[in-house]
Amino acid sequence: MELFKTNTLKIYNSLSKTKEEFKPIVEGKVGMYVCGPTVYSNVHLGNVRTFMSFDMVFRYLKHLGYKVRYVRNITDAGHLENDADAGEDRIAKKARLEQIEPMEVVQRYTVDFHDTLQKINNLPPSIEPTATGHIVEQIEIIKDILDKGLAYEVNGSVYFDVLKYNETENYGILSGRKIEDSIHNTRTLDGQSEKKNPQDFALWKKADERHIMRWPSPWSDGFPGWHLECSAMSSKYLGETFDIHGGGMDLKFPHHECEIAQSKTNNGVNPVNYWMHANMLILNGQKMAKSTGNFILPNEIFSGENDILSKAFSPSATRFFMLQANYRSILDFTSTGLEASEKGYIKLMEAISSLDKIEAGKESTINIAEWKQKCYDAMNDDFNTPVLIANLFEAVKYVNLLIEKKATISAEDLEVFKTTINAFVFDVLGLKNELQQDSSDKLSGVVEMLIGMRKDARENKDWALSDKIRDELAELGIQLKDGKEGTTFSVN
RNA sequence: GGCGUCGUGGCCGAGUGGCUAGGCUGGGCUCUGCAAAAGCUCCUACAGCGGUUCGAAUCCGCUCGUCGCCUCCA
Repeated sequence: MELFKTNTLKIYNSLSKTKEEFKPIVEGKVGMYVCGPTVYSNVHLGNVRTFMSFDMVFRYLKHLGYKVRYVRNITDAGHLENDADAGEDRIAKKARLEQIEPMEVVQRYTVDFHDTLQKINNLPPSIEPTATGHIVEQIEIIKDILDKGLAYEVNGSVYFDVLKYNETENYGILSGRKIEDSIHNTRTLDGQSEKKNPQDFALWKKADERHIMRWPSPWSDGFPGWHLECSAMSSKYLGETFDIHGGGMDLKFPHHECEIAQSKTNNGVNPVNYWMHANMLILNGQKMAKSTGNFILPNEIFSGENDILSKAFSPSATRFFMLQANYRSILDFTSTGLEASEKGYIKLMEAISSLDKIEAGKESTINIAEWKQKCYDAMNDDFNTPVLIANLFEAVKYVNLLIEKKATISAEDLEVFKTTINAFVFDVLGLKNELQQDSSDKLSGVVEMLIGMRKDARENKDWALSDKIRDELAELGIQLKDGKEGTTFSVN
């Protein structure tokens, strides 16, 4: 039987601001949409945190037996840099600066994006649609919204009429904003544009002569507004109403609010049942952001080439660091924080590498069923990975006790124990055991031989030789561990 | 200014109205030839002020502060 039938998953819904029991529209199937990157530069670690958080969600849903269609877009056009005036799209601007074709920029950074997410061991989404591949769909939605009288055309551009929408609907339902406040606050800004009201947002922008990325439409040669692509692609692949919509906290307003307004106008129904928002990664006390230059790239972490960290950290250690915080919490990125996480990560992986050394006994002195349930309870509580990891460290303690024969475990329990650990660590959290990669059978053989020689030396009380073997191996990154049952080693 | 979030011990981070996660760091002990590893153990907590309650870090109010959004942003 599928696990989702016996597990009650609760998800914090940004729309209701409470944890709600998750019930998909179609039993056993989940439709999930996550706002992807704008590919005009390298993804930084803050971006990666969001995508990794939803990768974890994706993985756990799959672990529970759901069939998940996970759609994550690539924004390769239509992302207005400044929607107050002429409207130059980010991609086009970057291309002009670098004297290359816009699609060359898109290609380069899309490849970088995929490469980075692969390193951090994210699974690819089911569908990864692009904005430029869905211009037709977006134009159709604009026509529909115009027909319904909730948009207007000015000089070849089309804007969504937020105030009119708000007469019958609630613009602000997600972000908790009141439109009256918004009006009051923007009155002092000059906002001299074509828009009737500053709150209105672009559905279609007319391109000026120099603008390279452009498409024909009934209104002008131009490009779609940023918010529109997500409405178009989510409804196309997941339906008018789907289960989960995710994205970074900073997209809640205006992006997601606009999405709701567009989709609701277009289809007449609420587009999303569960809105999930991943919180920000903080560096030097402030949000990581490309625009302010306050960011670190994943490759700079993996290579150690940066001014922030004391050394290089592996992708799995970095992933583990981020999973030790709840996805809804702000996380501070620091060198000491990463160092602490790396040690914990290594401890966990060493325990997993030792699982095979455990011998089953007649009965269990530790309660495996209860431990396993605690792991599921943690994840069922809005994907509480910090608590799951705390339980995994409890398992590390069990492993060490079992190896030292201070505890016993039945054959059945041992099987459950191993399966559960592997499922949560590798399938759900998406970690890799990087420790094992260097240790081939040949290496093991050589080290075992040296351990034997050291054992003889120790029996002869030849401490000089035994310490020489131990210390020189340590310099190579091979640590010897003397226990009651003999000496083992680990490779770091 | 508006909206939202959060404020937990040396650091990072969970958490339920009473039984006080976990990781890292520091101290002690056991084991050990020594060390490491491992096990056991100790030390500092719930921003402040009121209130509700037999009892609150956990509920309510106020104050202070943080961060985010309000313009592109994961």
